[in-house]
Amino acid sequence: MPSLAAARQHTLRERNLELVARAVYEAPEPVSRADVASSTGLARATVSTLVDRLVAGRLLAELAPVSAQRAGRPGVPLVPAARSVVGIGLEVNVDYLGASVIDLMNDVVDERVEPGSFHDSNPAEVLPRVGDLARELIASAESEGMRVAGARLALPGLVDAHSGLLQVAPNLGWSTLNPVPLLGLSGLRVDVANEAKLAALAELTGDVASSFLYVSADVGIGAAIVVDGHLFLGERGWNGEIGHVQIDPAGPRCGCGATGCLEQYAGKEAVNRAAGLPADAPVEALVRAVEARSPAAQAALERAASALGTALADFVNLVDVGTVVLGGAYTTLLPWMRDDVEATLADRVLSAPFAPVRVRGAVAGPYAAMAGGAREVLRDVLASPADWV
Amino acid sequence: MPSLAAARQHTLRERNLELVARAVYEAPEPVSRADVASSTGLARATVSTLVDRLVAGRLLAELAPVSAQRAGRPGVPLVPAARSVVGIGLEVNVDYLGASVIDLMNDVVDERVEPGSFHDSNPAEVLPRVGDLARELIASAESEGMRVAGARLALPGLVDAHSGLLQVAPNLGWSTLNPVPLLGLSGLRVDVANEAKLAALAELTGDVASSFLYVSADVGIGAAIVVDGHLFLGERGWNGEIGHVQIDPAGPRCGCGATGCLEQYAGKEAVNRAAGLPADAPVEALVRAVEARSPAAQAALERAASALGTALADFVNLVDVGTVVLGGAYTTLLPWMRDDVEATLADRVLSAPFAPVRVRGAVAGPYAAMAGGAREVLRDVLASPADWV
DNA sequence: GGCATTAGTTGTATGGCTAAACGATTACCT
DNA sequence: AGGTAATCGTTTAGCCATACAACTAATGCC
Repeated sequence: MPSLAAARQHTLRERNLELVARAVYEAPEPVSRADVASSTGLARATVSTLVDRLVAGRLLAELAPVSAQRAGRPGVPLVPAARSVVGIGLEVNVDYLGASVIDLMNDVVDERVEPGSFHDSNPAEVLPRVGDLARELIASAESEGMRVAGARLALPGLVDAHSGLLQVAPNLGWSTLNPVPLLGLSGLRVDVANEAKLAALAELTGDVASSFLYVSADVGIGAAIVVDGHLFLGERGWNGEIGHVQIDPAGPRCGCGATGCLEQYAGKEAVNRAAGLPADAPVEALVRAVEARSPAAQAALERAASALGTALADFVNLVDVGTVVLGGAYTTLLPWMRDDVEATLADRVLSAPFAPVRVRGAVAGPYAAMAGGAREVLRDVLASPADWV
Repeated sequence: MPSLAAARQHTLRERNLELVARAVYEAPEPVSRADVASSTGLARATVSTLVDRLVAGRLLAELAPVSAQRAGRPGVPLVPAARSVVGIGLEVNVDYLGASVIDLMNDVVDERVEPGSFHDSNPAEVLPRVGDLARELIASAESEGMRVAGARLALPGLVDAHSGLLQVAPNLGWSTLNPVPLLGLSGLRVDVANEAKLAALAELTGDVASSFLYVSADVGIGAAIVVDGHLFLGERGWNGEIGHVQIDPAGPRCGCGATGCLEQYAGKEAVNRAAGLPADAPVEALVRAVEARSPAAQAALERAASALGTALADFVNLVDVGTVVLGGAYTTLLPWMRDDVEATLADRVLSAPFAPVRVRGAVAGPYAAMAGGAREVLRDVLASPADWV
């Protein structure tokens, strides 16, 4: 059922407002009202009234008319409004927490990150710190006249997509809690989501494929499915748990209770240990070891890459998305893993003979989940601009 | 982007027509115009005009008013129109081909199945036979005044969801072809889809969960992902290839070229062989063997169930759908496999401790793919009833 | 038979879109 | 410099689908 609500006159308005807003936001260059009319199929008069409303609500801005190189009155260039409506991305991860403010032009308006060690931490202490950070950023943004549309909190664990409850976050040592009230951000809509899913959304920029599997190694291994620019969340948002795909029934026991999970082959700690490094060594140490041609490090990466390739092949066979984006530690390690991963994919993916799986590294920066979260808030604004005019 | 088209006045009409049609179709009992008005939120006057149009277009029918047990004028009961608009389901499988005609009340109006052996067959000979069957059924339906909305062809192979091209159907020995022209059904819209996906849609009846993984064993093992009543097709519709998930890296070589695929543990032929039966023995033979407490048969089913459990656990961990529907041969074998499958799922699914995976057998009959295909055609009619009034 | 109640229809008002005409601003040509 | 064609944005009249309210129709109850 596409939508359960009855359509009335103002439904047309809302929909066409969205259409016009999208036409401006998705255009690579500033466009005029006339451009919008021809690209949307709406009458010029209609576009004018809609644009006027969006400009009055500060979702769009007009630039000074600049003469085109042709006859006729020049159009007024329309662009997304800067520093008007902003989204907030929040994150607690194992080694940092932070908050980020992003505006409709996708600029980072403000960002605050605090390093720390939140392994086996207390949510009742940690989440209020994130809330404090957010309150500061909100106060600063509002003092400059910006409107805060909402916030997304990224957590490394199983988050219920509908209720926003955290079921379990093994690496934080958290379980069964409602994180939102602990933030202490009353009056602001805060949604919660898995960290890898929001990080995946940050990969949705410009000209790259809009369908991909995002797989990121951090302490755990997380994944997300993006099809046509939309996250696929399954029934409850608990999908993408590729870290616990079985690689070998005779494999080592995993912290989850099962045996032979991918995490025991291609997780950060497992690779470090196999390479003869301390379990919590940074990726750079592993890179130095493999660049120094350490046989243990090379073997560890080879084992990790072939296991990752197997799990990715299962993933692609099961959900059919032809591009894999590797994030987190994998981005750094990609040069030494790519060949083995691609070879395994070519072997095991049923559709590979006529449609080889593309593998590429992530392009979003270190705090991708915060950026992706904030941007998802703004996607919601764009989806119903009528609420903001 | 929810939809790229500009919304006009007649868009309201179309949408509300759909809304009203759905309200009647999804109601368990006949409803009156007034009922529809209150359930949709539309004004009674609006509902009246819309219903009149749907009745005139024979998408709805009026029953004789029957006095309710209360004061007031009795409403006119509205029901889906029988034998008015019909959808056609077509199928070629390894051991039969057929066609089925279903009407808006989900009744099978007509059905024709021809057994045969289409292993390594010639599509240029087989598909015209399906086309002939379809033409007969269409002629018969149209002679009784029914309108044919379209057809769906189910094939056991990788079908591109957008172009309708068949990439490969290993068990038919077909590859890289466009099946639609070979049917010879000009003037009729025919879409092609994977057999398991259409069979899954046939499980979408009444009160059962509207989100499930459908996994069916026939000669191959096929699967489909249904979330909120909608098929999830991935990027190109090539998903659900659970038969080639890796169970054991040291496992036997598979026809696909890889090693240790699920099909080598839980496919019909592999189980038969492990049970000491001929590879093409029917399921009933296996049932008899296990009921006679044949140790080989029991061991074969135990091995199959635990392998299937592992693959299903990967599936659930990756896509998060909490119900598994087992079809094809698995439906028959479920009593002897259920315990092992459920135990493995409980072990390996990350969310199982707080949300156990439900496993149940398929309820649709033997020709589920044809039924599901025909019903999908009618779902499209229901989604845009404006085209039919 | 009158009254209350509910179903469906008719007539008027409202809101949003379109089409066509109009004013504004530019390039180009003579 | 002035006229012409072209293009942008606005104004005006008209159409269309829905809402609302009043009306007719059909039933149960007293």
